[in-house]
Amino acid sequence: MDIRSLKHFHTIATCGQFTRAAIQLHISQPALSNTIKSLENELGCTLFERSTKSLKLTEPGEILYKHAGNVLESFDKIYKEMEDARNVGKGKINLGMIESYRYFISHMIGIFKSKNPAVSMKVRELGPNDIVKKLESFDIHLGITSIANDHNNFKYIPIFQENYVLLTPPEHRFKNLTSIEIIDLKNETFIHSLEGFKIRETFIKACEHVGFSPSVEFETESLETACSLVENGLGISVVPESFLALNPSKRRNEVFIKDFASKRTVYLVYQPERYLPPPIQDFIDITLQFSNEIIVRK
Amino acid sequence: MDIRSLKHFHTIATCGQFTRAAIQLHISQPALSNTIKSLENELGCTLFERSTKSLKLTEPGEILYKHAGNVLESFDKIYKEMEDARNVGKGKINLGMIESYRYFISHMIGIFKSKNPAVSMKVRELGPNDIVKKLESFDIHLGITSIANDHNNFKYIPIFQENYVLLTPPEHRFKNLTSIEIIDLKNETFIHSLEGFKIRETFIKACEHVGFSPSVEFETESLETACSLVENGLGISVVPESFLALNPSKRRNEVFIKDFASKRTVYLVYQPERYLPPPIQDFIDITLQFSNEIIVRK
DNA sequence: TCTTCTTTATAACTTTAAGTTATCAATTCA
DNA sequence: TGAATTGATAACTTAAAGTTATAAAGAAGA
Repeated sequence: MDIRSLKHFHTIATCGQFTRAAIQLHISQPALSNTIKSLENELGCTLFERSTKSLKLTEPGEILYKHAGNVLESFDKIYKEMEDARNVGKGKINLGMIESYRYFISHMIGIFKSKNPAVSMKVRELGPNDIVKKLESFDIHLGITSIANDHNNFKYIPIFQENYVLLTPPEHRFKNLTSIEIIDLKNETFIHSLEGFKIRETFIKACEHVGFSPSVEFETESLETACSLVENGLGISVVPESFLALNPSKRRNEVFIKDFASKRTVYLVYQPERYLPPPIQDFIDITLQFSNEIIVRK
Repeated sequence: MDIRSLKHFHTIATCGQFTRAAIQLHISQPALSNTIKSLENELGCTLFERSTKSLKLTEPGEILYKHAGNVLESFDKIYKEMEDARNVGKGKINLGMIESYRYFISHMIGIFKSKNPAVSMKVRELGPNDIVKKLESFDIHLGITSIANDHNNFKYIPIFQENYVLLTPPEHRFKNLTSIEIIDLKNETFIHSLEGFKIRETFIKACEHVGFSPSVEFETESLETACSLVENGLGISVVPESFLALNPSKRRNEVFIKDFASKRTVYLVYQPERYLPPPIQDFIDITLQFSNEIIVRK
């Protein structure tokens, strides 16, 4: 049993076929037959129930499949960490962030870059779920997100907090108001983005607390889409304040909700168990400092 | 990079020498030189700072070493789980327990054996720390211990609880008493066994609570030794009740401590993530049932 | 039912790489 | 300085991973 055989085994189990797995692995089909034969020999049990027209994992096969997946993942991670270790000095940071933070983050990145001009950064714009996945698979070193999840071993550092405001179409009945109360929103149609699923829950609870259940008619991927739906008069939405500064437009109104105090927190997130080369440590340190400044300002 | 090269690399790093590692791996020294050379080539970095008289891991080497250890451990576990998977039906259970539970456990094993006559059991007597280690390395399927540790992902099932009694030498001033209070123990010399480190802490706290700090003069490995030290008049000790039933002797006195209500709980412990074949599941089920019975009786 | 297609297994062969022995170069230490 | 120890290099052997060609078995369509 070695990684090669586990890789072969895993690919067959995933494909559900020797022939297709062979193509995927860029080897011949008999080579695969051999690998599995000797693997079964070594382990003393059959791994696949196989016939010419169907392929199924046996009980021991299922167990091995689970392990094989984990070990192969570990191997991928080793390669990624070794790449970081090799590049110490050269420096390269992979960062994934929710797109709506571009404006704020560029400031932080600016500070970092002025201190570490030799370090190259690859900034990807990802959804909150992708950030978690890509951190787990070591594809990104750092993430910037507003959703802090307790279930994994990630470390979250709060960077800043901001308020939410209500966004309405230009000709809405709130157009001459600067602030309203939640109860005024009864009978309105709501648009929410998946990006802010946390605020959605909080908001719905706040509505229920004052005695009504808001009708959420649209759910979109990004804040941008939510915003443009509002501009087209399809409903109203609750969005973070900073987003509006980033995307100025005269085709909508902003109204402050007096009795809705919930804030969104933006976090820097990373895996503390992973080896993080000096420039990344530096980025984290700068973020921590930034975080303190912001918190003092608040 | 494959397991073979990781194994070679890991052995060299552990031995601190190519030559010795080669002997340990039962291969020639040039073969090792080759492995490391090609590994360094593949990863694009030096793994060892090497000269004829000293060998040291580089920074990337240190990182790889950590990972290699984990991956090699995973592989060992795969073999062990696959052995269980292969032997489904034949049945074999490795159990590790603290020796002082022999008496109780033999009852439970008896019930299990009468329901599963074909299953062979290997029962090892281990210290509490070894039980944790051997569960982690998949060397035993089940453990029986009185120390429940939150730090790992083990599952603990309480089997039974019992009281502690005070053990004194035959000619001790308590010899005609059946019960005393903690405060009466001021100025006594104590003997404790490592096996019961939990009770030791609880007991010391109880003493401090009534206003004195007990002097622990002896610490031994096993309850047996603690007991024999008491019999030889070197001090007094607090031991679980069941232990005395197991080891009758006239060379000591047993006294109940009225205001010390702490009990010891004995647990069945296992790793729920690990694949556990049907007979082991059965053993766990029987234990759970046993556990309920005991708890009802209390 | 026979033919065709698909899928895995077997056989014979090639090539790669892991391991071997012999030897060298460098360093420590008596 | 010379013996001893340690890792690197060179040349060779061998085991195994992969190749192509082909067989066997089951499913599907005419």
